[in-house]
Amino acid sequence: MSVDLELAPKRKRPAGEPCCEPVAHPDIEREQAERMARTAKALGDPIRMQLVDVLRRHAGKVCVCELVPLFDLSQPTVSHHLKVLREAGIVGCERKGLWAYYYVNPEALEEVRRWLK
Amino acid sequence: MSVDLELAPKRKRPAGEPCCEPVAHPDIEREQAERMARTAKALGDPIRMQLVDVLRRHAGKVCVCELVPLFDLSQPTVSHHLKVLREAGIVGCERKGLWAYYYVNPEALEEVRRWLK
DNA sequence: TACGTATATTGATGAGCGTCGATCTGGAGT
DNA sequence: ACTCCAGATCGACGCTCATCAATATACGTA
Repeated sequence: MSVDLELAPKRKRPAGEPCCEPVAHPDIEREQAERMARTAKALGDPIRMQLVDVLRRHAGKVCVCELVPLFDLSQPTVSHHLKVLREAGIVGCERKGLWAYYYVNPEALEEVRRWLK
Repeated sequence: MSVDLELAPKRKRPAGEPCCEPVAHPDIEREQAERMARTAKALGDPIRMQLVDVLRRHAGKVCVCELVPLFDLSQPTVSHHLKVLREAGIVGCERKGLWAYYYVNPEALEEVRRWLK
């Protein structure tokens, strides 16, 4: 667990030139990387990708009872995926009586969108 | 496993109106969703996000020996993350002597970028 | 009050992931 | 030949994930 600072191994490079010029940023935006990775991870499942896609196409808010039959999955599983998207801030929901209406939070995708240039 | 088509339960909606108008596309581009989800999943880890970010900033090709010290991780772990990115088609690599140079495959991110509008 | 209905939550199970130390591969220097 | 080094692969570990059936919650209707 301890590191030898003395007796450093002298780094003999095999050839004359170094392998490459040093990389620009030694350690870059870890926070931003974590935020964007969280978003990407939530989108990293085909079901969730399709859920977001449906919600984006459908400008308004969509009821869960319309979403469930689109997939060959149990209702609890769809509910679980919606929860993952909710916790990633990608979608929001609004309950009205018995029903729950979901919608996309466009700002949640903005950062990744911009990063992708 | 079998479904009753007779004796359908009559779907008494609690109120007069249905919960919402039917969703536009009954089942949309599953293939595209799977492709994009695979890309998003590969980006869904902060380390891999930073790796891609470094490679994108650095226009040329970057040697692994420059990448490893950027993270507080063992060399095998970094190598593993690079492999995940490689298998997702997000980065490519080119060996030259002892060293391996990695670079970003911009087309791999294109589809997701366009989908994010 | 009691019942049905739309979603959410729970608990279990099997598969997958991130990480490490150890080992393997193969090019370069002596 | 032998050694050193960069990088990849392997095997094992704990942890997380996707899924389901069963149950809970909470609202509407009679």
